[in-house]
Amino acid sequence: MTESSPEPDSRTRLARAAVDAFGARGFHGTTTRDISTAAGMSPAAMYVHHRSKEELLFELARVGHVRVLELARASVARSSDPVTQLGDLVEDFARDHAVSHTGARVINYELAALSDDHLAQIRAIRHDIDTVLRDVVSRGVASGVFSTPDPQMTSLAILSLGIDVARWYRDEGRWTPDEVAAHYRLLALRMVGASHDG
Amino acid sequence: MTESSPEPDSRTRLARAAVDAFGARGFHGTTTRDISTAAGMSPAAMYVHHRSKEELLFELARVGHVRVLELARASVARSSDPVTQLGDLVEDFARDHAVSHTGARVINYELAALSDDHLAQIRAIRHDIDTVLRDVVSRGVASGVFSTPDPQMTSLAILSLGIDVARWYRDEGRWTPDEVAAHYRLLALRMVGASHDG
DNA sequence: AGATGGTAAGCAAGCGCTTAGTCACTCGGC
DNA sequence: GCCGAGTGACTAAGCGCTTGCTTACCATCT
Repeated sequence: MTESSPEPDSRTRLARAAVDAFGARGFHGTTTRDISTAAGMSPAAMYVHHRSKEELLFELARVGHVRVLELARASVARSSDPVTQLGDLVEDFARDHAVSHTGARVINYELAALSDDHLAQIRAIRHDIDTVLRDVVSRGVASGVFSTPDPQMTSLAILSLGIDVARWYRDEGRWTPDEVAAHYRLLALRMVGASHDG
Repeated sequence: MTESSPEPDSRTRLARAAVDAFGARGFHGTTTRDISTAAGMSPAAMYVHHRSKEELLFELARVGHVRVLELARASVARSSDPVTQLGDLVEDFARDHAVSHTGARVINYELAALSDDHLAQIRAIRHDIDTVLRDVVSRGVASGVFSTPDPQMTSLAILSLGIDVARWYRDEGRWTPDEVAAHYRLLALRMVGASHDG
């Protein structure tokens, strides 16, 4: 848990302001002035730390995606049973997308604003995240504990379900992140036709 | 099936150009010149048919949402068995979001650009769509053919899954809309713990 | 004659980003 | 211990361009 009450440094304040602004109004709906003034600085301050508005978005997307990839790998590493692995992965993934819904919204729905080169780098990380999940599903199918006519599409659907939490989840909403996470674990296990719950 | 080769009228060309542009670059990333020139007209032409760029988006969102609501009602009306109803609804919903993925992307991910008043009108239609699905799930649970610890969250998840098809589906992709639809039918029925497939 | 659907030209505001400079701080040489 | 050169973070001002939208006008159809 990182402390948050003592005023963080400028780079951090800029990053947080950018996430909030991009999340609320989108990349193109956000001005560089929005970001810098929300961070308590002048319009030019952003350019001390980032070469352009697009590079700031890229930095947020890169860090955010790496974080999710590591989260996914850690979830899977805690067990060697596909049922537990899938359950843990989906639970952690869904919880994270509920807790960090604004950040997740930005890095999932603003990617079209990235340059071709930057987008390619992000897609590479996303591919790795896909692979973590797909491998778990494949191993479950191979060992007979999962049953699905199309493991690839089922994997995609499970990932899709988790990502979309970032779109609909609200802090003042009906469910806590843990409640969403627990239910999504069950849903994912049903989707793969798991014989028993993990 | 509407014909598309004979040049459609200006309003239609504007609407199509707007969907394409909003879908590709987002509302704020699209200029009024993008739209009107893509429709083969001068920059001012948009204002003959729409009061502002925001009202054009609202019109697209309104028509698109009404279309989906009617699609959902029609799917459910074809049967009185909850298993068949849910299967048909999810199948039609997923297929539609794959076929019309650009339009669906616009009306699901650009809503933040609407005025408060217009957003409220769209939310009302979305609420009706939610209700159609939730009623089917509730009736299935009540009659014992479905089994889920939280019918409301399960309904939301099924809807979420269908909407997110618009985000990831590509025309040049691995699956046809019908393949996605068929698989999503199965996934949804598993998610509600349906005793038998419909 | 009036309504309808369109254009050419352009305005005021806002945009991303740059420039030139200020300020607080660090650090090696004497 | 003190000093001047260098460094990194930041701002005031504003440039050149693009934005959404308006105005004045025109052509066609009823």
